[in-house]
Amino acid sequence: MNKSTSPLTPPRGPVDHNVRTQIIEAADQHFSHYGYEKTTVSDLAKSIGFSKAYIYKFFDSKQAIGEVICTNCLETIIANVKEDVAKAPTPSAKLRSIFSGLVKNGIELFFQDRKLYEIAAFAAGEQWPPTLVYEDEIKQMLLNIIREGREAGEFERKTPIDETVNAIHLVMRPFINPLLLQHNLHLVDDAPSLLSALVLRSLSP
Amino acid sequence: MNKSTSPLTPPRGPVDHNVRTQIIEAADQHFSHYGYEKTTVSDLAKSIGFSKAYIYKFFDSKQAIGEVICTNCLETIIANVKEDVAKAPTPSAKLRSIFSGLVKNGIELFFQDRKLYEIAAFAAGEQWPPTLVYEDEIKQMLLNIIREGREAGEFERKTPIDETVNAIHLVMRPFINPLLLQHNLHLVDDAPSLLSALVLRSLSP
DNA sequence: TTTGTGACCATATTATCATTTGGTCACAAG
DNA sequence: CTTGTGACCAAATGATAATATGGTCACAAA
Repeated sequence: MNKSTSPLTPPRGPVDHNVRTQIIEAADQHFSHYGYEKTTVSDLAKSIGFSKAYIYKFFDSKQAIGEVICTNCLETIIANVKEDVAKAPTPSAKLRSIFSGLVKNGIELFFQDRKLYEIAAFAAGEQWPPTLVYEDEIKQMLLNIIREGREAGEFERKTPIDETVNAIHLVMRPFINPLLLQHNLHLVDDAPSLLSALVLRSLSP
Repeated sequence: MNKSTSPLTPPRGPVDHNVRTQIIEAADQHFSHYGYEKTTVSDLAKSIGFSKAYIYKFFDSKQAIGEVICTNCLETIIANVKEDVAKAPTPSAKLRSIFSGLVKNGIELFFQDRKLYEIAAFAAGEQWPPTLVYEDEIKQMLLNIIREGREAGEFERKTPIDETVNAIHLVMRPFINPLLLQHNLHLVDDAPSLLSALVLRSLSP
């Protein structure tokens, strides 16, 4: 059983330390090249010229290192998507943009960085903290878009806004959660536009 | 690689034959008790007092037997749901009923007939014909409900009806497809009502 | 105190080999 | 023709032993 380190757990060792970042860089390279499971903690240690034991002065576990890599990976997606969403002119366009953007970035990860994708999928399956953060950030973005749309009179206001956000998130989930995405690849061409349209219909005042 | 027998493939041997039904009955018992993978074709043969080779006069493969069991299982669900849907007074109520009914039956299969559920999940993952039929039947039911709702003036009519059906099916899919359901068990209490409400909003004229 | 390690352990993983299993076929009895 | 089977094979599966891995700890040098 993998116990997921709570986001509240303080990281072991000094947070700002040269060796810590060296470990992360080595992990980034190794994980994305050989995969999380195929690289050993000793591999990471050797590649930066230290002993395995020293790694554990900075990280609780191999998983803790994986979580950092996973976080970076998901935060990159969030940043990309935020950029696109910001460019969209209307709340409706933003909604289409967040959905298509998340899917596009997920697909790219799948096809161009498979090993990193696998970490993300595994993390989602085990509910590692980074994936919970990812979900929350997406919900927060959704909330902002819905709010804006309601204020602009573009979206209906009767439904409790939390319910709206949760429901829309549920609709998108199969295509933005890495673990689920791989079961839905064959739908990825049609689903985002089809579902965006449905969601927008549900939002019409 | 498991090649899925096309629904067009004619069944091997006489379709209406005492031994054929004996095999199916034995399979039903064994599969639901020991699981599809743990029961061997020889087990089935022994339990009805014939040799393994004779089984293959009636079925192309073990999978073909599994598909029959899977079909029965899914058809039972469809029948249950159809019954409930018929009782619902309005198209809106029918929509809520089909969603909650499919989920309820899926959950029951999961918790009370785990071995059969596993066949269904595996079948969905490998896209066995029975699961395609299942999907089609659900879409057909949806189509009927939407049609009825449109005729009654309860649902909007601008969106192409096929698009509506496909989109709604996509929304429900994570909770009615056995393979996906198991990744969404923790959402099963809220999702159906939340999503039904969203879908109904999207259908409002 | 901070930086750093080799030796160690329980569990997980892999490599190896023996056994089962799905599936076919030639053939026989009624 | 229909009913029925034992013998057979390649591939999958399972059992087992050998190795590798995640993780800890006592200890040492700077």
